[in-house]
Amino acid sequence: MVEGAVRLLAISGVEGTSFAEVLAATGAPRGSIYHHFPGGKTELLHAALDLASERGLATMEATRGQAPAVVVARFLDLWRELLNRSRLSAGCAVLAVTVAAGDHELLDHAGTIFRTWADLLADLFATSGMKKPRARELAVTVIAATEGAVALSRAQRSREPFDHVAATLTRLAKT
Amino acid sequence: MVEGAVRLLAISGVEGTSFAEVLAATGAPRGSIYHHFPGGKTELLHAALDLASERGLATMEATRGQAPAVVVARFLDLWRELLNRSRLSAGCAVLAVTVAAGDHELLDHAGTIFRTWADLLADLFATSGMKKPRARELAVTVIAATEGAVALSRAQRSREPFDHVAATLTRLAKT
DNA sequence: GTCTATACGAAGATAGAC
DNA sequence: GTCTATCTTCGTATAGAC
Repeated sequence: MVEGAVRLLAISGVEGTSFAEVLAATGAPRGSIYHHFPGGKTELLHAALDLASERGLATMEATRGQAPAVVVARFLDLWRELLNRSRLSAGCAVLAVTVAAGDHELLDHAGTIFRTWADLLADLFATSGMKKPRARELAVTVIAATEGAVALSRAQRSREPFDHVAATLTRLAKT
Repeated sequence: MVEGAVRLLAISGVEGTSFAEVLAATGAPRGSIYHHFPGGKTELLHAALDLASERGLATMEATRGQAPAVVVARFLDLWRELLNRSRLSAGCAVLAVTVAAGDHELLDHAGTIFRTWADLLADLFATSGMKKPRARELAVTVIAATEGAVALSRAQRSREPFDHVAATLTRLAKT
C-alpha cells in the first residue's frame, strides 16, 4: 500500500493519491486503512516519503568507494530507469509532496529527505578525496538538477531535458 | 485573479489553489468566476500558466545581447527574488502544475512553457556566439537545475541549495 | 483484521434574481 | 457583471457488525 502510494505520488501528485486510487491500484482491503494508518492520509504520505527516501539512499550507498563520476552515473541511472519504465509519466514522489505542501510537517519531511540525500552524496564524494566544500556543492547540484530534469522530461514527454542535464552533471563530476 | 492564482500555485500547489482561496487572497467577486472563466478551474490554471510564462520570457528577453553569464545571472536573480520576497515559502507555479498533473492538457501546457523558456535561453546564448549544441544543453540545464534548486530551498527552508546551484551554473556559463 | 454503511466537509459547478 | 443559494461529486474519516 505504501508502495502504491509512492507510485501514485510520482504519477498523479498528492491530490491524485486518494485512498480510492491507492486501493484500486493495489487491491488492498478498504476496511483496514485506518487500522494500519490511524493518522489517515497524512500518515500514509509520511510512510511513502520514508520508502522513497530509503530507496534513494540504498542505491547511493551501494556505490561507496567508487569515483564521483560513478556515483553520479548510478544516481542518474536510478531516475533514467524511472522515466523509461513509466514511459515518461512518472516523476519523483518527494518532489510531488514538496510542491503540494498541504502540511508543514510533510514539507519538512521532504526537506529532510533532500538534505539527507545531499549529505550522503557529499560524503561519498569526500570519501573519494574530493574537498568538502566542492563535494557539498556538487552533491546539492546533482540532486537539484536531476529533480528538475525529471520534471521537465515528464512535462515535455521527451527525454531530451534529462539527457542534456545528465551530460552536464557527468562532466561536472569528472573535473 | 490570475495573478492571485499564480501566487497561490507557487505557495500551495494545485489543490491549495481553490476558488475559495483565490477569492480570499484577491478580494475578487465570487459571482463572476464563471463569467470570466467559463472553463472553470482548468481555464484559470491555463491563464495562470500563461502569465507565469510571460514573466519569465520578458525577464530573459531584457538581457538580449549580453554575455551568457549575465543572462544566467539575471535568470537566477528572478528566482532568488521570489525566494527572498516569500521568505522561502514560494516556488515555481509551472512546476506546481507539472507535478500535480490532473489533466493531460495542463501537463502539455507546462511542458510547452519549459520548452519555450529553453528555446529563448539557447537563442540568447547563441546570439553571444556560443555554439548551438552547447547553448541548448546549457539552457536546459539552467532551467532544470534552477527549478530543482528552488524546490529544494523551499522544502529545506534554507537558501543553501539555491546558492550552491547558482554558483555552479554561474561557473558553467562563464567557461 | 476486514467488511459495509454512512457521516461530514470541501470544492467545483450551476441557476436565477438583481 | 455580480450576488446568493444550491446541487453534486468526491474524499476523508468514523461506527459498528462479522
